[in-house]
Amino acid sequence: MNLRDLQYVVAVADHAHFGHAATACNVSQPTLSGQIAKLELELGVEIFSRVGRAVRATDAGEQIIAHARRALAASNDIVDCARANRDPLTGRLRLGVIPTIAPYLMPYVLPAAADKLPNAPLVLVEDMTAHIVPLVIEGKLDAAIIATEEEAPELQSINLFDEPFWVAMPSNHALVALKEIKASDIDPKTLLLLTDGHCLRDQAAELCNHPQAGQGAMADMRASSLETLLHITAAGHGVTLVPQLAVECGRVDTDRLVTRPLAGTLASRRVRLIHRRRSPRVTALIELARILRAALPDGVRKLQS
Amino acid sequence: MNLRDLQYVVAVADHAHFGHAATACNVSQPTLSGQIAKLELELGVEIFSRVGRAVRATDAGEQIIAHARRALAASNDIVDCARANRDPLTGRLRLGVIPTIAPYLMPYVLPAAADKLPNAPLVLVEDMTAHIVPLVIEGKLDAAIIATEEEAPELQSINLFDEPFWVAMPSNHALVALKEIKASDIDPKTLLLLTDGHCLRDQAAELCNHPQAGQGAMADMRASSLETLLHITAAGHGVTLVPQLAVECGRVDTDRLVTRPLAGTLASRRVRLIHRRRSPRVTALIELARILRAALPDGVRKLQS
DNA sequence: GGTCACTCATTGATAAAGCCGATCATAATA
DNA sequence: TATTATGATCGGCTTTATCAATGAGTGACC
Repeated sequence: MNLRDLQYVVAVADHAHFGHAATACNVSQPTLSGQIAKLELELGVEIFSRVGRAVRATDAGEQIIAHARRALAASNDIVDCARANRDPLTGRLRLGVIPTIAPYLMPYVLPAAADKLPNAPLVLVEDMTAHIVPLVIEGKLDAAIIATEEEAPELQSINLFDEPFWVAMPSNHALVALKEIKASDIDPKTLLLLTDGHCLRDQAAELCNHPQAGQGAMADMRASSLETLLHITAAGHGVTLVPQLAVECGRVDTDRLVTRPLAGTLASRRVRLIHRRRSPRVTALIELARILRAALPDGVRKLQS
Repeated sequence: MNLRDLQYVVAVADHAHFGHAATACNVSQPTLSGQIAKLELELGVEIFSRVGRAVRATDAGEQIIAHARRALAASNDIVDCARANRDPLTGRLRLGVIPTIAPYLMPYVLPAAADKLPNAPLVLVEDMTAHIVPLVIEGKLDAAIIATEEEAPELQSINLFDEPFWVAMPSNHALVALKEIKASDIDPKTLLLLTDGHCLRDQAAELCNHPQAGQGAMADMRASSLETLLHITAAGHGVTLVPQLAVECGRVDTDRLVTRPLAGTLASRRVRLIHRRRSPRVTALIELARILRAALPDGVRKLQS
């Protein structure tokens, strides 16, 4: 067995196609086929069932592929380790960020990071928590910025800041009269939410304590981005909850849209930088967290660690 | 990089000696030296510092070695996976057992396992929890039977049974008159304990709610095995706590030694079979747990899972 | 139903690598 | 200073991975 063989196996698993996998591995298809056949012979187990044109992993194959990914991740860690030891702050950092934070936070962070970590260019991946977290666990991302708790045992988190929620509503809304709004003031029927999968959707629905929140008359309005959600709100279709950074840094049209703080100590979410417990890049990530906090606008409740 | 190279690295780390490591890997010393030099060149980092005659891992080396172990463990898992898929109940099971359980439980388990799992011979390692658990995590043992909770994230546990504690004392002891003994009845000064490191020592000390338990007049009597502890007790030097299996299955001299149940629902310890969460041998281990419960003597509180 | 496109397996030649035995260099030891 | 232990270096041998070309099986389509 060989790390290269395992790479081939994982590539075939990912592409479900020997030829494409071979291309991805920069080898010829016969080479890849041969090595996989050799490995299957060595293990005495068929990893892929080539039935007709389709390539599918067998049951044993699925398990083997999972372990192969672990082995490759560990070997990648060795390479990262080596580079990190030559210079801890050198080498790109692949960072996942959720969509309700990225557009508002990154404009601050990217220039600061480019300045303070010139040899560690940030590679950004914007996607929802459920998509990003597995990539971190697999080692395909070095870290991620998310707004939910993550109790996966292989992960560790660095607290960044607490982000209060604001209520956004059209300027002619009745609640505009209040200085501060309680969750109970909001009519769940008029609460506008993001599409499924965004943690902000769940957080807003839970804060307003209503499982059917967002199921009202406006349920057919589907916003998959916070900006769109705010446009819908500004158009007078209801109210919504916005995290602070989006209020401070977003391009909210203050003529048509009014924001008011949401009352209560629980009316905020904790934003964290998560990474694998044994990531070789911890040093750089801790530095990144420091830079990130420093780059935050004033009025954000920054956290220690 | 290569799995074989990683094997060489780990071997050198383990032996702190190139020649011995080479022998352990069944290669010549020049081969091993060459491969390690090649790897260090490839990574651009010195893994071992050869200062004079001593071989020591550098800081970077320590990290690299840890990741190398992970990679090798994963590749071993692939081999195990393959065999387990050819036949889940075939292949030796390496089992760690703590010393206060092994001598009493194994006489029941070994014949039953040999009967029901004829193709999965048990390889036993008897040692204390702190020594066994890391071996399970590293994959050097397939599972372990322990009597404490283990919250290491990479481990999973299968409940086996609850084992009540009994009080053992010389037959002329005052407490013999009682049918059941409360922990508070026991004078901590006369409580005899096993040597450090045995979980039974901690459990007994905690049950009797006395941090200095075992520090009394008899503190210079050191028993590193339960049998010895019982002999000391029988000789009239004090009282001690014994787990049920040792009472039922041990060779307690009932003329000189009397046992009474310890009162209270908390006066028992939970015995578990722990294994790595993704152990390829789960199927066989679940079967082993089943066999194990079935082999237990009556009167033991067997658990479901 | 025959042809075509696609896909994985096979073959034989070539280049790379891993390996060994012998030998060398160096440092601790007597 | 001589000796021993230990890791590094060297030249030749063997194994292995690799490629291009080709073969063989399968599904799609006219």
